[in-house]
Amino acid sequence: MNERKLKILAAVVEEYVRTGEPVGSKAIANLPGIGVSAATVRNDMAMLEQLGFLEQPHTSAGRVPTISGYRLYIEKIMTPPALPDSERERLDNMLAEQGPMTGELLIQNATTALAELTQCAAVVSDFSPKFSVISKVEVIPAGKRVYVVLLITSGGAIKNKACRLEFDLTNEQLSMFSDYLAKHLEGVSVEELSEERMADLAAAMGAYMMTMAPLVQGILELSRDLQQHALTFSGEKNLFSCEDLDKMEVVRFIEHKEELIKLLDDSFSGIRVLFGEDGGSFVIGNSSMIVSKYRKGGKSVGSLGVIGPMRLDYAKVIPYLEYFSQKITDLISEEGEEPPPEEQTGEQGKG
Amino acid sequence: MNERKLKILAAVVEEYVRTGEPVGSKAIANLPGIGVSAATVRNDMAMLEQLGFLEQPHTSAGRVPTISGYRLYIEKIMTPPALPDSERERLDNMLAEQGPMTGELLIQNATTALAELTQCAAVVSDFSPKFSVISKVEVIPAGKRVYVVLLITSGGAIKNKACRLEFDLTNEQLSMFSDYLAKHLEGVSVEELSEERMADLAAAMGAYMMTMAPLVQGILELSRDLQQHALTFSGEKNLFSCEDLDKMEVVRFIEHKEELIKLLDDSFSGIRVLFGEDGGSFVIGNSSMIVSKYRKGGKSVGSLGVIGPMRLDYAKVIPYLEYFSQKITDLISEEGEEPPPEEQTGEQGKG
DNA sequence: TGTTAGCACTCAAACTCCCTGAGTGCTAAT
DNA sequence: ATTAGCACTCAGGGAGTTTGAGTGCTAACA
Repeated sequence: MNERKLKILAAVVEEYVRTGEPVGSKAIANLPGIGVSAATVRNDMAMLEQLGFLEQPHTSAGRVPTISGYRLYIEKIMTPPALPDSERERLDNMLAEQGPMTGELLIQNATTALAELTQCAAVVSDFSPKFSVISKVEVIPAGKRVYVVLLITSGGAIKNKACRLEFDLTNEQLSMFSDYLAKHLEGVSVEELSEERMADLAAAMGAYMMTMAPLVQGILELSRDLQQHALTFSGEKNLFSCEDLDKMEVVRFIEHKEELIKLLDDSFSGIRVLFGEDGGSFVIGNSSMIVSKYRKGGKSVGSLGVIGPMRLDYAKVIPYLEYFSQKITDLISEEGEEPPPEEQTGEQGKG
Repeated sequence: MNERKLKILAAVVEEYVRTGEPVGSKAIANLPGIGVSAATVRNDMAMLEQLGFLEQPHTSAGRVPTISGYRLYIEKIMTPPALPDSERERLDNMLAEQGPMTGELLIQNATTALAELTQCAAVVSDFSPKFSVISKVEVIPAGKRVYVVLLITSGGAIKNKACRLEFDLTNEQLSMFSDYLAKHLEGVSVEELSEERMADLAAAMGAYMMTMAPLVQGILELSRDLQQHALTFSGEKNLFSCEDLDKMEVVRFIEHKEELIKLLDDSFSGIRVLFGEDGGSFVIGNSSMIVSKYRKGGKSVGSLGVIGPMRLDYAKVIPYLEYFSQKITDLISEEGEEPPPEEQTGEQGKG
C-alpha cells in the first residue's frame, strides 16, 4: 500500500464525489499530481479493487469507492481544510439570526444552517434537559376544577400541562400543596424525577394526596417529556433532490426519525461517520451520516448530524460540523454560568 | 346533455379512478347499466370531449376526465353513500383513541384518522384560539431577572414565554403588576390583544412601566402566537406513494404548507373541492384538495382538508370528511358549555 | 523491477426498426 | 337514433445494432 495508491484512491473518491460517474483510469492519469500513465493507474486500481476499496458497477465501467474505500479516505487520507475567518464569521451570523444565541433557537438555527450549508438533511438531538434540575414548580388555577402545573428547569426549559381534578381547591389547599411540591422538587435533577420518586412523594402526603393525583401525574408526564431527547430536523428536502437516494427509502426514514435517537445518543468523541448500510437502524441505501457531539460542563449533552448521500464532500462538511459543535458547546456553557435566562413558548389547547 | 351522456361521464371518471388508465369506449359499453354499443359510446364521448369534460392523452388512447369533468361529476352526478352505523362507530373510536376527545388531541387524532382512511395527506387548520378570551395571565419568577409570563385562554390553550428584565422585582412589585395585568386582560378576547391595546395598557401604567417592557412584549408575542392558525398535518407519506404526483412537487408543497392557510381560511360552507392547477398557491399537478369546515358557536373556527391525487374516490372521501367536521363541531361545542377543561403541554427551553 | 504503449475484448446505453393492439372517427346499413 | 364495419393512428415493447468508455493482458522499454 504505497503512497501512490493512496493518492489514486483519493482521486477516485474525489472525482466520483464530484461527477457521480464511475471513474476511469484515463481520467485519473490526466489529473495533476498523479504523473503516471493510465496503464499504471489501471494496475494500481486493480490492486485497490482486490483490497476491497474500489469496485466496478460492471466490467467495462470505471471504478467507484466501496464503503471501506470511503472509510480509508476519510480516516487516513483526507485532510479537511481549516475554516477561514471570513467563513467563521458568516457561520456565526447564521447562528445569531433573529435573536440571541440561546436555547431552542440556537439549536434550530444550527440545524437550519447546517442543512443549508451542506445541502443535506441536518439533525440535532438535544438531551441536555435531562441533566438540568427543576428550578420551579407551580400549580395555577385555570378554570373550574382545572389546574395547570408548570415546570421550569435550570436549563431554561418550561413545560406546562392542564389537569382536571375532582374538586376545586381552596386557596389554602392550593398554596399548601404548591409549597409542598416546591420544597420537595425544586433542586431535584430531572433525571431523578422517576415514577417511584413521585409515588414516594405522594405516599408521604397521605390520603389527602388522593385528590391531587392528577396533578402529580401531570408533573410526572412533564418530566418524562423533559427526559426525552428532543430531535430537531431540517433540510429533508435535500434528501429528495438527491439523485443517489431512493425516494421511498427517504420517506420511510423521515417517518421514523425517532430511530435515529439511539445512534445519536451513542457516546464517542470527535466525529463519527456512519453509512446507511451499516448500522441496521439507519437504512437509506447510498447514504451516510456524520455525527458530532456538543457538551456542557464537560458532559456530552447533545449530537449534531448531517445526513446525505454517501457521495458527499466530507472534507467540506466535517469542518462545518466541528465548528458548529464547538460553537454550541461554547455558547451553552457560557450561559451556564449565568442563571437560566431565555425565551420560549409553550403551546396547547383544546378547541 | 342527456341522461346517458352523464352516465357515460360518470363511468369514465369511476373507471379512470379505479384503474388509472385512459378509458376506452368498449370498456364503457361492457359496463352494466350502459346498454348501448361501443360505437354509441364513442359518439357520446366525442361530444363530451367537445364540451371539455373529457380529453385524450393521444389519438389512439381512451379518454380521461378533465378538471371540468371531475367538477361536473362531483357536483352534479355523484351521490356519496351515507356512512353505515358500523363505520361511524369505527370512526368514533379512531377519534377517541388514547384519551378524551378534546383539544389538540382531538384534532391530532382526526388528522391521523383522515389520512389513514383516505390514504391521502390530511390537514386541519385550527383558528379557534383567536376567538377565545384570556382567562388567566400570570407572571412567575424563574431565576435571576428572569420571569415567565403565562397565558391561558377560555379555549384551553396555554402559552408561556420567559422574559429577562433589567432588574429583579420585589414581591410587592410582582403581585402589583400581576394584578394589574389580570384586571385589564382577563376576559379580553385574544383577537383584541393588539399592539395598540398593549401600548395603551403600558401607557396607563406610566414611566414605571418601562422596566416591565419585556413582559408586555412577551404577552404580545404570545397573543400573536394564539392568533395564528395552527396547522396539523398527517399522512405526507401517502403523497409520496402516489404514482400520479410528482415527488419534487410534493416536497416543495410540504415545505410550504403555510401557504395552505389562505386556502383553508377562505369562508364557505359545506364541502369544497380544489384542484392543484387551480388555486395558484396550491400547486401539485394532478392533485386535488377537498376542504370542509367545523364550527363552534355557529362560527366557523377551523377547516379540515384531504389532499390527494385528482384521481381520487371522491364518493368515498367526502362522507368521511363530512362526518369528521360534524363530529368535531359537536365535540368542541359540547365542551364549550363547560368551562375550559383540558390537558395540554407547552414546550420550550434554552439549552 | 517498475512503467508504459498497444491491442483485443466487454458491455451498458442509446438508437433504430418493426410489430402489436387498443382505440379512434367515419360511413353506410338498420 | 343506433350500430356494425373498416381504415387509420400511435404509444409501448422487443430485437438487433452501433457506439464508446473502460478494462486486462502482453510485450517492449528504462
